[in-house]
Amino acid sequence: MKKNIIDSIRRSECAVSMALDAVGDKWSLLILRDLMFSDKRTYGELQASEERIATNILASRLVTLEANNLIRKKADPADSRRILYFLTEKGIHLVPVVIELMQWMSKFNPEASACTGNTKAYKKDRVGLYKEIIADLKKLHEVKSGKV
Amino acid sequence: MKKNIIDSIRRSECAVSMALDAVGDKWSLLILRDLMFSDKRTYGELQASEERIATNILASRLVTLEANNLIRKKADPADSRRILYFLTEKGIHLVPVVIELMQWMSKFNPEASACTGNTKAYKKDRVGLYKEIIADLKKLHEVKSGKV
DNA sequence: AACTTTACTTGCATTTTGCAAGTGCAAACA
DNA sequence: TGTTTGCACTTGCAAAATGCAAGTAAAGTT
Repeated sequence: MKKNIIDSIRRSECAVSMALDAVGDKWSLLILRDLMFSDKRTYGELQASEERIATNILASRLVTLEANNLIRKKADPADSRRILYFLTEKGIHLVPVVIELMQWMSKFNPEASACTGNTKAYKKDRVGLYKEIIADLKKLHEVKSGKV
Repeated sequence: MKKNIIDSIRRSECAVSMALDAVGDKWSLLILRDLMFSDKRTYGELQASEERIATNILASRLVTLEANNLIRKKADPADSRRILYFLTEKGIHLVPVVIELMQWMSKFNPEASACTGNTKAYKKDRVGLYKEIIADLKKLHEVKSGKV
């Protein structure tokens, strides 16, 4: 298998550095964003995202995201060709990171669009919003992926 | 000049994607982490960080971080060989992203060390902590870099 | 004047990313 | 039942990013 950042040796014990060893590449957080804030679940749907990830890169990222326990695969019971991807709890808890990235860019570049759905509640209660989204995702992903 | 992710074409208008176009590479957020949470200010100090960034990569990242208005350079008045790097307001406002990455890794990997100093207040008031750190950094960086 | 310190640059090897075409298998269709 | 379509990848090769080691230029020190 090809090596990539996620297979790479740990650069340090620093939590920030370790986090970036896992998701600090060009594509991982965009895949996770789609699983968090859109209803994309299959390889084809993820590949069709606006940013047009190359198919081999998507395949490679899905492997390493699963190896790092951020996502989980499940064959679609209705069509065994299809494989559905779900977030794990560890993946779900990256919601605050993705939201903060989004908020940051929105603050400094008005052209940026909020691709994460409703964020009206954000200014009032940022942490409350995190928790709400995380709770919703836990139901959706942990239940449907058969974990619970 | 070498091209890198930061010079790359915008992948989409999505705020998350645009944020990652700016800081979604292997090193940028680690450089910003050092400027946020350590007193490293010079090229040599940044290069000496635990993760041991290659000198050409560091040079390249500093150029693009400055081009993207995340950092600012200033010659050291006491020694004109030395160049001091400071965060801009835009750079300072990535504090929440870095903290959330750190908190995430700490939650899921107990080996990870908090490289951002005191985070005791975190659990009580996450947003309050952000604001406090941002306010401190504004004084330190915007004043010392001569902006204010 | 010679030496050191500091911030880089340069050349080349390795790794990662990107593109286009192809493969294998299950489902749908004729 | 045989063929075609849809879906999830794989493969081969080109381009770009990263990594390593050595070198350079300018300012400060002795």
